[in-house]
Amino acid sequence: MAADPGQALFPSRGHDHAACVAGALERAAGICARRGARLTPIRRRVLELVWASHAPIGAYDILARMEPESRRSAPATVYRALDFLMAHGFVHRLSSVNAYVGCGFPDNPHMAQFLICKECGAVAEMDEPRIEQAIGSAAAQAGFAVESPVVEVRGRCPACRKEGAPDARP
Amino acid sequence: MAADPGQALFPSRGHDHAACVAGALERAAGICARRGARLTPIRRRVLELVWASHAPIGAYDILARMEPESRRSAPATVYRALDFLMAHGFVHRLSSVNAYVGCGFPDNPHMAQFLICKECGAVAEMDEPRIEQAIGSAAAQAGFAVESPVVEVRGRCPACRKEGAPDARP
DNA sequence: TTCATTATGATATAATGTATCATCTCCGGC
DNA sequence: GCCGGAGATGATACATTATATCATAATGAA
Repeated sequence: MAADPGQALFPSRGHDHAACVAGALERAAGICARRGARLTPIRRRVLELVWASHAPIGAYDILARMEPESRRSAPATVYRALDFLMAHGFVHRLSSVNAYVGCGFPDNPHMAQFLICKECGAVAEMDEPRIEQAIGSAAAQAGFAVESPVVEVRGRCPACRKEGAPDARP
Repeated sequence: MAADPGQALFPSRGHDHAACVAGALERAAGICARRGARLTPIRRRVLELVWASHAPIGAYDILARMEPESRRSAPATVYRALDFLMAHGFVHRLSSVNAYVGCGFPDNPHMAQFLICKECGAVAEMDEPRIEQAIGSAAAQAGFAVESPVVEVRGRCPACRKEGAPDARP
């Protein structure tokens, strides 16, 4: 199931993130088992690193954290794993920041919208029918057939707004 | 003025594109004059190349088209010109394709949404209040302060839909 | 086991974007 | 006209992100 509209979207700062990561890995393993897909050690490790990062993480940052000594991986290794994980909906790519985030709702395919905090990097994933509808009807008026909408909203998350300076007034 | 909701968004295939380019250059020159900004030959040339391309054009493609013989420019030259043009609203960057398009409504600042044809590359720029509102209210519910929304919709434009295979059914 | 498929290793290279410092050009004030 | 400062460009180097290619290894099915 996708995110419910109106739910609390940003994780609280003090939450048990290790449990998030573990849960995501477990769900991914279950989904792969049902689909006959292979969650290999490399793919599992990349998924773990993506989830472990609070902010969106770049492919080369993932690479840098992958077992520095033993077998050093090449960029292609990471990109291949990311391709697999994206194909199965376990991670999303944020093209406005060239980085990747774990998907909180991998069970069915969906086209998410993202809120990205420019200060702490926190990301909230939404699945808002109203946004999709607004895009869909505007596109339809233009005679355009939507395939994959990219919605990535830069701004400040609740926690950073509480802590820091007031919001910019443009 | 920004795009009117509901207007014809994609340029017709047979339109006089040279006139589009000339018009865009003239408008930019006028705006720069009013603002005391300098539309130098390089900036003007980059703007012209962006407009002359039907599809979004990459920085290195611009570079490749810039007077091959005489003074060869460096990447930074192009990026600096693009920074200037973006700061003044003459071009937009499409981060989902790492490329740039001319802005049809440079007179006042706005946050546009884009429809990008995956086949011919045609881009339509919209300024749909309903999309902005949907994003704004979803963000507000999450306690998020919007600064710059990125909305880039990949799909098929009217002309390509008429010509080619039927739309994919996902 | 054998074979086909899939995944990974390894190397090279492409594509996109920045940093830095020197030089030049333009324009206002003298 | 000249000077001086700000902004613009030249030039070089480098950083970051992503892909291509071919060889090898692991997996799973007949």
